[in-house]
Amino acid sequence: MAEKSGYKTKQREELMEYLETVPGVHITVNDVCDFFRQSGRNIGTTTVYRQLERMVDEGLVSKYIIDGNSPACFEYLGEHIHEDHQVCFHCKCEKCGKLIHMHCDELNGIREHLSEHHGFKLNSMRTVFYGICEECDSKE
Amino acid sequence: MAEKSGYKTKQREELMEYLETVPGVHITVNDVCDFFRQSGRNIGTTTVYRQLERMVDEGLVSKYIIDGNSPACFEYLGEHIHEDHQVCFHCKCEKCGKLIHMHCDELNGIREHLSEHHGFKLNSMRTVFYGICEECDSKE
DNA sequence: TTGCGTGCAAAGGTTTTGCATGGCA
DNA sequence: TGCCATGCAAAACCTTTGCACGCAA
Repeated sequence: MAEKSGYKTKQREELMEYLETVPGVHITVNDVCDFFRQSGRNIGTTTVYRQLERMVDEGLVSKYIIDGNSPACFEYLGEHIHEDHQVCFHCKCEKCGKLIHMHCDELNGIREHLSEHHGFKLNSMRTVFYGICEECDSKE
Repeated sequence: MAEKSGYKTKQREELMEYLETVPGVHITVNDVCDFFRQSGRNIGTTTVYRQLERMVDEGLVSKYIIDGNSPACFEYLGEHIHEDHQVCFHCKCEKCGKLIHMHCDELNGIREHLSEHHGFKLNSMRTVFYGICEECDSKE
């Protein structure tokens, strides 16, 4: 939402640099910390949590809860960052992890429906449809 | 989906009786334990977890993972037990954190739409609409 | 009698919070 | 200078597991 916010710190910059090398890839907070630990530099777990959460708010990163107990997955959106999220919905395959960006009028209808009939203002940037994609489904 | 399984214990029976009084309602494991604590009887947390999980397998109860941290929500399906498409949808307010669950035909339509036009099998157990609820929206 | 169910205590993990310190603007 | 960010340690939670005991079939 808030395209800009907060300070530009060394940690944030290094985190951004790293993220840009793994667009569209699932990473956990621990992955990030491990990466920095291995490359000598260090970023506190708390900071990673806070920066990633901030990037989710800024629309740079998506957050996924693949299952209740395991750690949350984050994904740098890369080239999809500036996609018009008023028209684009995200579907996440729970099996292969693929993220599908779909533009669809029918889906846009639900935004209106939610607003008119339920008084709910949908935030499509944050909303993710979980399920099984066509490919994975046909493999069964 | 195993329609039958295991023993019929006192705890399971009392749990079932309770569930039948709250069909279509969201409850957490803690809600259940509190209820029994308040009514004098007691059921161990572990048992509630295990029985509810079993009922999910049996198709009597739906489980929803709203977000990584908050506790899982369970819902006794009541008369909808044998219609596996009649599951409810969830909206979570990003401001006040309120969780709204809705049974809505129009929303159920999107499940079909996603399936037919996009080959995507929606998992309503984990899909949550994020946005701003009516109350919070009017406060601005 | 056999084996599943129960429930306590403890473990296992993830995420959040408190707080003093340090860095950005 | 003022305020935000950092990061450590500790807390807060939810959920699962180990294990001894009890109860269903």
